[in-house]
Amino acid sequence: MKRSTHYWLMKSEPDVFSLTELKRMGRTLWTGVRNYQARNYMLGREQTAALVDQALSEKKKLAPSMTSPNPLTMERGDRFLFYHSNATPPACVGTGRIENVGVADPEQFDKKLEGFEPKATKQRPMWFCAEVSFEQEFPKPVSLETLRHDSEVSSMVLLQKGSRLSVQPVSKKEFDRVLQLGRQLGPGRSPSKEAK
DNA sequence: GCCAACGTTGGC
DNA sequence: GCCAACGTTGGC
Repeated sequence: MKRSTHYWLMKSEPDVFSLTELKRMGRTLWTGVRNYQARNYMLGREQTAALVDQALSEKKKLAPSMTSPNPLTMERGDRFLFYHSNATPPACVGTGRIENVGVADPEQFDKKLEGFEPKATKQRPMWFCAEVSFEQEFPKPVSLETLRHDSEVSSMVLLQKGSRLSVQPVSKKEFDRVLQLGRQLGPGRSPSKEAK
């Protein structure tokens, strides 16, 4: 049976990696995530199963969310909201598609990079990422403040107090609502101001 | 296994 | 720059 599409929100600081860059590149690895919960969402089913097997054989502990019968994790074809954090204003600026999951993050092997992880080896990577592609840029970015005032998306993980996960699940309803907000052109926006 | 200290995230 | 909230580390 085919799994249905899942929806996500992925944060990036535009100074580091922006939607504009993804648009230009078309496709890229979402590297640099160094939080286990966020990583686990990017593992995909196969890599999740592999890590669970590994932990079992070594009698190591794992997050309960990984060993559940059906762990929530990305698959190819899922879609995500691209969120600019530490931006002015912080906002959802467009969408992308998940192209691949459970890819070892190459930055963990490079001493010169910030994402370097001395404990990781090629045989046993610690950090994994998804490969993503550009889908669309919103005509009107949906700011954090707009989301805070929209009753239809009040359950978003992004809006919960203390939440700072950089990769997080979003319901279809929330995803669709953000698209609706992002695609409508604001009032008084003349074509002459549209230029980029 | 506890928990204090420290580091990071990210809005404001 | 400030700081609340969270995650990780490491001594014990």
